[in-house]
Amino acid sequence: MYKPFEEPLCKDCNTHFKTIFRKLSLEQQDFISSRKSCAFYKKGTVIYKEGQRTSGIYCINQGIVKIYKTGVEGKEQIIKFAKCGDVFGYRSILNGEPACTSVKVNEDAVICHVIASDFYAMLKENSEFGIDMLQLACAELGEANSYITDIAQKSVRERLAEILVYLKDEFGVDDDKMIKLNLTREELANLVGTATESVIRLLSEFKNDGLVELKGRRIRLINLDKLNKIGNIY
Amino acid sequence: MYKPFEEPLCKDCNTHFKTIFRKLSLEQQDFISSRKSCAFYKKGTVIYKEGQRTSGIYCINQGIVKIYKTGVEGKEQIIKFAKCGDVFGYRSILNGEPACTSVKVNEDAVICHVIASDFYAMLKENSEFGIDMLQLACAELGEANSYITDIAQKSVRERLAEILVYLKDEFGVDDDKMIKLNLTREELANLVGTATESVIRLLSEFKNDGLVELKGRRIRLINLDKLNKIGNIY
DNA sequence: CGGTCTATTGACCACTCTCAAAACTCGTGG
DNA sequence: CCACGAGTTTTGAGAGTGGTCAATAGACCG
Repeated sequence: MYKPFEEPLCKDCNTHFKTIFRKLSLEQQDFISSRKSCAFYKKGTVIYKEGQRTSGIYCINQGIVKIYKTGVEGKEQIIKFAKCGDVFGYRSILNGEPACTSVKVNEDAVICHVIASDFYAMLKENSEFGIDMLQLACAELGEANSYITDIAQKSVRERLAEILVYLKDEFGVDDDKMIKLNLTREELANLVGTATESVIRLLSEFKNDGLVELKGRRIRLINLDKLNKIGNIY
Repeated sequence: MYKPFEEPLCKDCNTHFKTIFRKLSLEQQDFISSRKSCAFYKKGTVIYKEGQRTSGIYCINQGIVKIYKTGVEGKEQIIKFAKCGDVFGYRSILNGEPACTSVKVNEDAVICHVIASDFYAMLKENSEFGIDMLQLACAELGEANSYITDIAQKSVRERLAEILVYLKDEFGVDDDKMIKLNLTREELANLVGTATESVIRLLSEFKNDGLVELKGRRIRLINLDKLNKIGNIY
């Protein structure tokens, strides 16, 4: 069950992929590296649940996590999938509130944890870091607002097409041109904001129209132009 | 057309209602006050439109503005109504992108404008201010995520009930207990994310059930408990 | 007193949800 | 190595929410 891994250093992450800590001085990055804790998480592990108090922020070194809210009747609404280089959990730390989302590992992950006080210390010491965090929050806010508009105004068909294109851009494709994100039909439905059966029907419709190919959970986009058109992406 | 008004000082606003500038030193507040520009805006004025480049951030001294996105077929999706003490327009400044929302005056307003470079100067000088901005952005992000879940999972009926309660809390009531926010039925629909006719039908249903009273655009909530129950507010 | 904008009501129907059943996948243990 | 069972995917049928279109009524303004 245990799987050894290299404990990553913040400065190394910053050379491979830019993290939110990029504007910290090397000393500050070393400070974080020495104080943070890292852990390996197996797929399916819940990192924290909506309503819980959390103790710090998380930064993903490897793997993918699912960030979701639980709505009426326990149905989950997926807010986003976060991948290497992404941070999460900062919202509740900053506002001093319990977590407003749950986080579950979608693909085996190595995740670092910086306790709240160290995070705050960096924010106070280095205003550039604060500005970067602010930009990050604003970017997420912009996406959330677009999502609200989409979900309120577009049909399920349009949203599914849009999300497929988005997932391809966000997670890339493997050697077979398949989107590199393993989702159950139910999860895809919870991301789109619809019923599982609707996603299934629409996917097979897309397949019949030659827009996508399906191999189990793996999805390949064939006709990007058409999907963009269906999704009303401009 | 011209209506004279007192040019407000940031430090005065901060004694009457807390603004985002509360953590600035008095010198910094005076700096902002001396450099900012203020204007009176009549109801209906568009402050900026989605896609435009903006030059700074806005802080509302008086009045109410509508912040919205334009979706497919020009239908507007209202993101929020901002009132005295609220800032807006910071997202595009921080991310260096064109505005992702439009802003229109809903109730005659006095609004101050701080140019981007002054805003940035404050962010760099005073990390406490940056943290406050970050908390603000995170609070909006939390609301946006809840909204996504609601709109994806709740029925129009539930959302309307929820939003009526929210508007009452947010904008208060006048002497007649009427919610202090003047909305057309279409705007209410664009806030809930539905068709105008649906809002009209549901409102008159709520009226027949003794949950609300309607006088033109003015709405009074009679049975808050029942509305909370309908809206699944916990 | 028109004219324009907003609100209301009715009829219709399409999209999408729910429920139910069957087919399939995959890991585990006999 | 096969059989079983849990979880997932697929397909079908039926129903209901909520959207669109159209006509009418009311409000407001010059």
